[in-house]
Amino acid sequence: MSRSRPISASDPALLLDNQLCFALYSASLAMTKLYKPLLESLGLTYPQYLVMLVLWEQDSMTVSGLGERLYLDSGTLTPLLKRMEAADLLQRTRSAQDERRVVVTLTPAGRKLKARAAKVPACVVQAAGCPVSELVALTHQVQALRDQLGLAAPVAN
Amino acid sequence: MSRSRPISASDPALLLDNQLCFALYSASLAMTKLYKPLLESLGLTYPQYLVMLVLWEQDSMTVSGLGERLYLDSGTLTPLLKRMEAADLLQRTRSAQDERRVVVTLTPAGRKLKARAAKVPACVVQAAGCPVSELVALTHQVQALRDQLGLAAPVAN
DNA sequence: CACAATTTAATTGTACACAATTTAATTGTG
DNA sequence: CACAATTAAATTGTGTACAATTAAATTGTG
Repeated sequence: MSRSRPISASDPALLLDNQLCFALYSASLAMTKLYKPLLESLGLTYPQYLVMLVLWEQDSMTVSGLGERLYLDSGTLTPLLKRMEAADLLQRTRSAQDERRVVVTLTPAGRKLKARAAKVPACVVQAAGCPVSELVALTHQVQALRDQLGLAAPVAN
Repeated sequence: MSRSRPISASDPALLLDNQLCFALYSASLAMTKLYKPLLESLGLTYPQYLVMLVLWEQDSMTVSGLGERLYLDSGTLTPLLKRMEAADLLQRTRSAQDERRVVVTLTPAGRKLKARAAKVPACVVQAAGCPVSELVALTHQVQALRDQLGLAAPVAN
């Protein structure tokens, strides 16, 4: 009958450990910390790694295309992509058909990096220390929640 | 037999939508966007709201105490707490017993804010659009993952 | 008691996130 | 075709995150 935390007269709905938002927030930060040393050897930050995942799937995307996939806007992506361009991972070119659009394309170095990145996911699975089937199921649940929340608070863009 | 996404020759382990990390990352950002208008009326940002949740549970915590609870370090908390102090939500005082420690205490205005914040959780549950029991279960799963990841990548502090 | 090791916050510098605005290009309508 | 409305990126400004370092106080050991 012992408790690990001091008893509180607080409204249960306001207890930090009852917040799904905080569970997601802190788990996401923990993920970022886990990835950091793995990505450091690839010369990538965690959000940059996400951009690379998108481009390895489908090269030559517009900034807004990347934004839709990653749920990020140009205010976040523009400086991030400029840093990645400076690091010779990708190229940013204005589209000839529509001068408003900027097309992002992998450089040879950026494409080549995929082979080294292939070792990353296994490290993460190992750190999670549970069956892959559970991780897959959890991924689907969190994705479903994200999509549902997206309906309530639609992206501005 | 139709597919919503173009077929890719990509390693499945590197597909964006197979990444638990991205599910958590994007769900956490979606949560922040959901909270934003709810917290705006309280004069709080999302991380500031988390600090308030901790202090409403247990007032007068040190900076490192808050950091352990929220998995944040002084580099993040110090400027955040200074802004909250400027907004008259809390007070920062050096401990007399140990001059290294800074004790964070709610102001009357900070304590009073709890009543208005009490309406927030229900809005979030509604936006999630699923039974509370499911949200509770998901919260536990994500917390367990976070704790497991924390073992692999321990906090520096 | 001296003083090296440790602990606690704060500081510095880099990199996101995002709202709001701006700039430039394109589209839709009369 | 003119031109208002829309769209796409970039820019500006604020607020996190966090590694690395610094500064100050305390603790542990001889």
